[in-house]
Amino acid sequence: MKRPTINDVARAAGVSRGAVSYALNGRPGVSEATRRRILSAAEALGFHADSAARALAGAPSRTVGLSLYRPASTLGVEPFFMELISGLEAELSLRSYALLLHMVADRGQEAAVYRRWSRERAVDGVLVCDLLEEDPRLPLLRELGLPTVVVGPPPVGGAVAGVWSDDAVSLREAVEYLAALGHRRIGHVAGIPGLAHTRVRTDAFAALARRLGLEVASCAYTDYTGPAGARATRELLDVADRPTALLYDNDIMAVAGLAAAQELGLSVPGDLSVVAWDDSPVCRIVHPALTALTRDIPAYGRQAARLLLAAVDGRPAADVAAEVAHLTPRASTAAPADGRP
Amino acid sequence: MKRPTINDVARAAGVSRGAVSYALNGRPGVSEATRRRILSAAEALGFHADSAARALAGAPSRTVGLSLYRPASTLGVEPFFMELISGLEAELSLRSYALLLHMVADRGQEAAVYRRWSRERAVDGVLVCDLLEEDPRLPLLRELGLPTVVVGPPPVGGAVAGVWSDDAVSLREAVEYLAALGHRRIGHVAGIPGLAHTRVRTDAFAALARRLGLEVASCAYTDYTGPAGARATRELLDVADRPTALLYDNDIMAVAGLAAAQELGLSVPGDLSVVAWDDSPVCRIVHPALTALTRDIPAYGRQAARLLLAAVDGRPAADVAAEVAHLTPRASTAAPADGRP
DNA sequence: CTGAAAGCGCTTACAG
DNA sequence: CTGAAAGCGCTTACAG
Repeated sequence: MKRPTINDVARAAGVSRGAVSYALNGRPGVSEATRRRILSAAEALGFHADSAARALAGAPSRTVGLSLYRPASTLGVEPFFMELISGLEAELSLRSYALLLHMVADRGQEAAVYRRWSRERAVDGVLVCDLLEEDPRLPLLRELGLPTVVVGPPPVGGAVAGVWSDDAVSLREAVEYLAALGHRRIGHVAGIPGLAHTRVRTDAFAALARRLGLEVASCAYTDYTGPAGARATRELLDVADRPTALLYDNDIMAVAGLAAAQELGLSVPGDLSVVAWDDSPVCRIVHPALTALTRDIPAYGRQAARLLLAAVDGRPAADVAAEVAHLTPRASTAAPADGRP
Repeated sequence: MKRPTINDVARAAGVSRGAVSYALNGRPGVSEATRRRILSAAEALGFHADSAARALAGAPSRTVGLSLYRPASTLGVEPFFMELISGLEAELSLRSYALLLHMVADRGQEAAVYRRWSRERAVDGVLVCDLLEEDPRLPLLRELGLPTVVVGPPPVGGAVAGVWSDDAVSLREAVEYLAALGHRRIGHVAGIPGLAHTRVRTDAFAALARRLGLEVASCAYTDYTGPAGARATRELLDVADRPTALLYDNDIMAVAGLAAAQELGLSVPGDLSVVAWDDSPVCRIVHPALTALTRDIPAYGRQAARLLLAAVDGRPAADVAAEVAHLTPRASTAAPADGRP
């Protein structure tokens, strides 16, 4: 009851091993009739090529790697990654690719992981998340020759392709919505400074605030955790001309901010409007339900997987614009109480 | 600038390839002095054995597999899995093991994944989560000869080892705490029926309710999502002698239940006490903050990884009792308003 | 304690 | 369009 090998298939189909390999890999070198005979023999035997042997002979490993840097404090905080991974998987499965996941506790380890993956030929390509401005991983991956796709805004140089949901557009939609309600003082509880997509959002916010002539356009950075979101909320509200609306860079901070505002005696949305970036079940559960920027994260993952597989195949991988997050108004936003235009 | 192979190391150390292999894998067959010389030569060259070649020659793949069945609706709902994975990774990294992750949309696919992993020798062992009573995966994995560890209550037969946090103990702690506060009518918003750990919890609840002589001990099943939690809440409360306390099998449902109760005009904890199973940032953020059963999920993952690696090494793998979840009282629980004993 | 040799199961030029 | 052969980089009995 041993696993069938390529020899068994060759014998069953009455051809050489080479022919079987060509047929199975969809390469030229066998006639259509022979190919069909070989495929059905393989099917009948339940043959699947040994991945180690395939890899050793120079074929791709059919595996892509995702290395995630997560400090203990933000672990499991955001549903984003589980949803992203599910999208990645859905697409990778279609092509019989596997996902090798690695979580590291500090950024230095990521370089070691990439080096090992490369040396051992464990993966054919790599997905990079949470890109830093001037991210050191990119030159390393380039040096290692590992096909790479960025999940998030691609670096300006264009050296590596990315799947990118244009956060500037989403930010404008949210802030213009608040402005249309009458808000003139708006705060932004941003994510981690130094991350490329944080930069995109804060830049877009600053530019739009100028264009709209907002009275107050304040910003506070966080580490995406609930406590940081609460702290930023208190900080932004503890001023003379406090904002009448706050935009949070994730759902967990928006919920924490909602609670913090209520503790300060502010009613939402009466005294303060709250918007969350990235919708999640939590946004719909709290009271008032949170107005949120919604997007299809699994779809985002599927696109990233497709782009990476294209890069792995050597096809030109151009940046892909994913669906832009759009605003889902709920009960946490309203016209400001002070009624100023 | 090619990667160094075992030949390069052998040449540098002045020994045969076989000696290098023995030295690197910590097997007998080389003297201590030679071993050291070989190791430093390998270190100097930056040599890491090619994983495909190693696997093809019969060595373990140094990879373990985790296949997760997640219906789209519960995707990313629970922080549990990200935390579990982080714990798994922490331990696997120490042993230079990788984690192959596969998410499937239906249960039938899981069998196919295990068969493929086995045929291709892609993994040395498998972690199984969300065990069903009479889970068909277990006999399959046994037939495939894949070392397996269950994350959760191990099956009664003892055919496969598990890492298990004794939920019956935690359930008793929570319910006895509620009873001590004076609650005599308690409801349990349980998870998915048919899951082994759901069964452990509902059985423990029924037994304890009998022992305590509770007036009401009702139970509703869910799929772990917020809407299901809200629905179960309304269902359990829509009776003459409604419960004065509800225990929820996850955090997201507890938050949804809190909101649903408030919509029904009930105050928490005045009219209804709420307890969440598995603590998370969300529990601390909402108002009132939720009393929760807390445990160290990454630690749970680390234990599971250690157990699986033991099984992979052929060491006897006995069930491991992980830390029991303990109650963290917060503002969502209090004595019942009706004051009945 | 060491070295030479076979073999793991594929892929891919290369010659027919 | 097909077949025989080399080779990918290791591991592991086996003989010294």
